[in-house]
Amino acid sequence: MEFNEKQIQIIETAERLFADEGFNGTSVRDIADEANINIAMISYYFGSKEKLLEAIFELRIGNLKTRVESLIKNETLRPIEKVNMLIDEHIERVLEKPLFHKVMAGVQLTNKNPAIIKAITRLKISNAEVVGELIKDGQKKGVFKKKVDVILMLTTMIGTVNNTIMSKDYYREFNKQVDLPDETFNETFKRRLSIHIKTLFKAILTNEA
Amino acid sequence: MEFNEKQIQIIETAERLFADEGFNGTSVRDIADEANINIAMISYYFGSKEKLLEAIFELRIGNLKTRVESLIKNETLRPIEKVNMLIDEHIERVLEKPLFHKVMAGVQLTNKNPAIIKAITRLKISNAEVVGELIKDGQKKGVFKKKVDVILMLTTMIGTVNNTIMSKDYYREFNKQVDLPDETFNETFKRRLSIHIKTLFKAILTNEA
DNA sequence: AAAATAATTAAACGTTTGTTTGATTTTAAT
DNA sequence: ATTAAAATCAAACAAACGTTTAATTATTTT
Repeated sequence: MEFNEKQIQIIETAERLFADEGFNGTSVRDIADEANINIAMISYYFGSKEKLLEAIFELRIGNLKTRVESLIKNETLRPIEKVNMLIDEHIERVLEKPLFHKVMAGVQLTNKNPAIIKAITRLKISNAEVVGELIKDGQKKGVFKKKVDVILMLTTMIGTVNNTIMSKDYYREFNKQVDLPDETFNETFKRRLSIHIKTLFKAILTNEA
Repeated sequence: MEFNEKQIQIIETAERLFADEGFNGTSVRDIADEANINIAMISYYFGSKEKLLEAIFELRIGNLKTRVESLIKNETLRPIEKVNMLIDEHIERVLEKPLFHKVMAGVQLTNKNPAIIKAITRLKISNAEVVGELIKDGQKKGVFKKKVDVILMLTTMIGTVNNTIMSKDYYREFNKQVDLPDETFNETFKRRLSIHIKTLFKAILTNEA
């Protein structure tokens, strides 16, 4: 489905409010007020508040570039390099759209909407498969350990990055970087997070020190 | 504050519903129905729905045994052993009270209640301090690396374990262990998770392979 | 046994909720 | 310029919300 300008404006407003206040903590009036539209427009364009949530996922998950697939098939890269790029790709995704990932985190806790659950599950399975193949390849080439728990590995990657959405400001304060410009801090933080997870994955995957 | 039987019954019912449906997704009537009490009892005992949520945190966080503190001070244990026990302590905590930790995860995303934010922040700071001391000790003794990012390390531990609450069943299915008895699977899972995080931490902390 | 306190109840309170209605305005197609 | 379609609006809808009331029943204290 394609969304027009007004629809995207509503979706982005809803996304921000759902992220900050939760789905059930946000009323359609809140959304209408913040987006400067009449309340009836939400039903008019999306049918219901629930379907507006679905639209958010349609827009955001649909827009997830499948750079990953082509990355994996690249024959010139070593398996560990591919893993590292996968990590950066994931970090980039989450920090680029933190509001959406906050919504997704909230939805995963409580939401029962079949369409949304399906979309998230499909995303996870796809991730697990791609990474699984990648690891098998590394094992064949003898550079990865024989026993690797793919799910736990991804759980750590996703869990760590997700948790940073909540603890990023605390991290900044703890490391006394509140006086840095946002842009600078964000880049520093991203790099540290990237190195951190790559270190973890290296330990899981390889036999090197 | 001390809670009587009836209050605990209400708290545990609310905890379960808040975990499954979220705070704003649960009505006081839902709680009253599930707990087989009159709806007015919630205001009577707790004052409001919001304060009932606070009571959940009071009961659960208040009950968190401070085994950790005494563990840290134990002079006969090596730093890496202490770290490993800390990991198991955390896993035990979360898997023992998954409903509460699900509530806490949800609350951290959206809740603005000062009392609750305070309680969670205090818990996190306390954790960071204890682990920070432990690591300094290991560094003095020359068994830990000189540069360790404590916050990111804890983010990984908490993020990984938190994420398992949501992905545990998927993990079970993926590894074809649905036919195992719950008890058996839970123990197996707990052990794997423990080993997993210990491997990660070892890579962050030490120079060994 | 009487009095005082605590627990429980059904009913009602005023708000807020998501959604729909029907009229009106704006835009696009003929 | 006329018609058709799309967009916008204020108002209304019933249902659900958290909380309070005032009366009643149970328990405890005197």
